[in-house]
Formats: sequence, C-alpha cells, structure tokens
Amino acid sequence: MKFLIDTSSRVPIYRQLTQQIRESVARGTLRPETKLPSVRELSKELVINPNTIARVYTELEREGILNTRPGLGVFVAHPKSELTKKVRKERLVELVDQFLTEAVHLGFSSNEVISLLGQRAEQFQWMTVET
Amino acid sequence: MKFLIDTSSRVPIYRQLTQQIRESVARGTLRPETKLPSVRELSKELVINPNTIARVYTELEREGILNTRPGLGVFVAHPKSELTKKVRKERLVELVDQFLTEAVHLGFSSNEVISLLGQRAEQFQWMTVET
Amino acid sequence: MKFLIDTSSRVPIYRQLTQQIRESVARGTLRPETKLPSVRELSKELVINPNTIARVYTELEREGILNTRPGLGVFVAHPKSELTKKVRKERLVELVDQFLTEAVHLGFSSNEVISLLGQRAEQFQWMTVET
Amino acid sequence: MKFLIDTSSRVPIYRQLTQQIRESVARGTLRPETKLPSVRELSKELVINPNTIARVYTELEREGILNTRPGLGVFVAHPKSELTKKVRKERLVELVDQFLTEAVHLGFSSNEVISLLGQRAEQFQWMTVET
DNA sequence: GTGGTCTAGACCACC
DNA sequence: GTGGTCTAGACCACG
Repeated sequence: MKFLIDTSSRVPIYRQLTQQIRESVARGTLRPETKLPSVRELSKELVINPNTIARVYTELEREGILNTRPGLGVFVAHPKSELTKKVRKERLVELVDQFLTEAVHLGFSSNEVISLLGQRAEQFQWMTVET
Repeated sequence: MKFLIDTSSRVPIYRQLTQQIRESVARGTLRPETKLPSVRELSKELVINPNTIARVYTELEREGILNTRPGLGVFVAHPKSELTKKVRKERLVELVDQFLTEAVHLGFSSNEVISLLGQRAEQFQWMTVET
Repeated sequence: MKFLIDTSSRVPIYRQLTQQIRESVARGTLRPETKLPSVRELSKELVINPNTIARVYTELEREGILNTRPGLGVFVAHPKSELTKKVRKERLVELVDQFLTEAVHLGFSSNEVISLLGQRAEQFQWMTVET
Repeated sequence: MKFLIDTSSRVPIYRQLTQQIRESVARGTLRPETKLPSVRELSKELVINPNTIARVYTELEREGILNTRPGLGVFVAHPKSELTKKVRKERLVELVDQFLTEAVHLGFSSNEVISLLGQRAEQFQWMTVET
C-alpha cells in the first residue's frame, strides 16, 4: 500500500488519508483482514504526526471500515452496513445530485458522465446482496 | 428562487448556499442572466450575516458561475469552462471515483447506483456540445 | 449543567464526560437545541485540556447526539436513530445480558432488579414511536 | 464449556473472556466447584497467549468469582458478596442508569426494554435470599 | 511491539 | 468569538 499526502493541499491531511483508505477498500485493493501499517510506522513513512494517523484509524473504525485490535494492529474490517435502508437511499440521492451538479459545471454531457461512470464502476467491489 | 439554510447542519452556511446555487444553475432552475437577490436582501431573508452572503457570491463569481455587474446586481453567468479538456477530464474522473467509493461503502450494488444516476441526470441541464 | 470529572478514576476523562452528557440527554435534562458550553469554557471550568473536550464533542456528534455548528457552538441534536432495527435489537440484547450478569454477581434477586429498573426508567425520555 | 474469542473485535481478548466466564457463572452454566481448564490448556485451545489467560483468572479471583487451589486447578467459587448492602445498591443504580441511557439512545420504548429484560432475566441464576 | 489517552500550544476556517 | 486541524511528546493498557 502506498499513500500519498499533499501537505500543500487545503484538504486536511487526515481527510486525504481517510479518503485514500476508503477508496482502496472500496476498490478491493485493501481486502478484509489485511493489516494496515502501524500508527508509528505510517507516521514515519509519511512524515506525519502519529496522532494524525491515529485519528484517521479511529475515524475509519467508527465508520466500520477498519478494525483495531489493541496490541495487534489495525485491520480492514469485513463490509457491513448498519444503516437503515431509508437513510442509505437518502444519502445516495444526495451524493448523486452533488456529483451531477459538479459534472454539469465541468461542461460534460450526460452521456459522457454516465459512460465514464460505467467504466470506473467496474474497478470497484460491489455488494451482491443487500444487507 | 427559494434557498433553504439549515443552521443545525454541520455543513457551514456559506457552503450550503453555494451548493444550492450551483445546483440550481446546473438544473436550469436558475438560468443565465437571471438576477440574484442583493446581498442585503438575501441576508435579511435568510437571517444570515451579510458577510456570509458576500462570500458566497464572491466564491461563485471566481468559479465563473455568477457575474457581478457593479451598480446593477449579481447575475447568473453564461456557462463556459475555461479549463482544458484534459484538466476537466481528470477532475471528472476524480469526482466519479470519490462518488463510487462512497456508494460502495453505503452498500449499494453497481446497478442500483447507475440506475439512480440515470434517473436523476434527466433533471439536469447538460451541454449538448463540447466547449 | 454541571459535569463532574474524577481525574483519579481509571475511566478516561473523555469517557466520563461523554457518559454524563449522554445520560443527561437521555434523561431530558439536556434538551434538543440546548447550547453546550464552548470547548474553551468547559476546558477552563473542568481544568481539562481543550483537545479532550473537543474530542468528546466530536465523538458525540458522530453518534448523532450533538450537533456542532462551526462558529456558533455545540448543540444537543434532535433524537434520531439511523441504525437498522436488527442491529439495534442485537445491541439491546447484548446490553441486557451484560447488565443482568453484573446484577447477578452483585447478589440481587430478579425482582429487586426489575423493580429498580422500572423505577429509574421513569426518569428517562423514551421514544414513543419507533423510528 | 466453550469459550469464543473474536480476535477481530475491538474488545480486548482478556475482557471478552472474563465477560464470558462471568456470564456463564451468572447463568448457572458454570456452577460452583466446577473446575476450569488450566491456563495452558485454555491458551492452547483458544490460541491465546498464556499470560492473557492467567490475567483473566487472576482478575476473576480478585472479584471472588473464581478460586485457585494451588496444585489442583482453578474452580468456580461459591457466590458471596463481601460488599455492604449500601455499596451494592449504589453500584446497581449506577448500572441501571447506564443501561437505560444506552437503551434510550438506541431508540427503544420503556416497555420494550422492560419486557426484554424480563424475558432474559429468566435465563439467569438469581439469589433467592439476601446475603 | 501495538494502539489509547492526555497535555500544551500553534494556526486556520467560520460567523 | 466559535470549533477544526496539526504537532510534539508523555504515559498507560494490551498481547
């Protein structure tokens, strides 16, 4: 696993990192039970304060994406969604609309967007059954 | 135009407003040359600090979505993208991947996502020609 | 609102505080939309590092109990449960069993426990409708 | 007796084990004078560091739930509470309130909680006489 | 060795 | 003024 942090970005470091881990998990690059680098390791590698890494791991744990085992390390969790169907649908609609808004402003056509989405979607790990 | 601000949201007010204006323009609800309310009007209507409104207008103008004509008011700009094809494409790919990442974690299937996107896309105003 | 921190307890400070706030909200002592003391205020009052307070607020926000509005302060959120009926039921059963285990070891009779629970339950703010 | 350790839980192993033993005793599944597996046996069976098992036994002995008889093994102790009535009552009230706090936040009604508690209580071994 | 907690103090974004 | 982010460094719990 390689993570890239851009300290000159306005996006907070911890958010860049959570996003990258979230995406790797969604793509299946990081699979369940994979051990992530330890807080200290990663903090050295990325030249970032250990607290910041710890924060990332804590936050992803609360989201159910990671799984920390005291004394052992941090691992990718098995996927599960505990949210109500209703809430999940609402969030998805919101995401879709925000995404479409930006796509329109970038000047793309509907077809271009849908086509690209279809292509990229193949690179992700989708649920086959509803939870 | 009606804007709705939820002060009990953790999303900053200025961001809620920019998002709503951006989305209205993308949907065609707000069309080019439409005059927006003045900073003072809108700040009274939404009971929001005028500075916050001014900030919103400034930001959207910087994005090329609005147009301030001194002494006349603020107007919706004609769509134009000053970005190169390459940059726009890169940005879109980034957006798509972020969107897909979140959709996966919400536990949806690929088909559900693509289908919803297709539906919602019909409500937006798309470019028919490349700029 | 009065919060009491016992720095000599083995229970982490941030956990003592989250527990007290959670309980106050559950009892209705802290009602929705109530503003909590600012991070700086509370950190002075309790002689605790501001970061620790901030952590408490962040965590309770993620649980949906609080609601922070940047620049304005932290408020008690309106109650809502976004978890699946199934997950909620599982958690409740687990809580009940843990509770009963401890009650047995304390040497109480079933009747004593149920009776006390009934009494104390009256002091809490219960849902009237399922969400 | 079967103990199940979930190494992918954020709950420390030693705590999972103490909890399971405590609960088994409270349910009467483990009865007084029952011999528990030796530290070595159990550590092999559960694939857990022997130190961790030893720690569990030590802690439960301190609580008066187990009894180590040197050379013979570890046994379930006869129930006895050395705490005064007052202390035990205070502790129970604290437990009840914590339990109710969580139940409220899970979005249950008072009746649902009391009813479930009544059901589960039947599976435990209660004192019939005050000690 | 692992992660969790806490402190101290800096700087930024928001209203 | 508010909270959010980040750093530096200490100490504890866990296996």
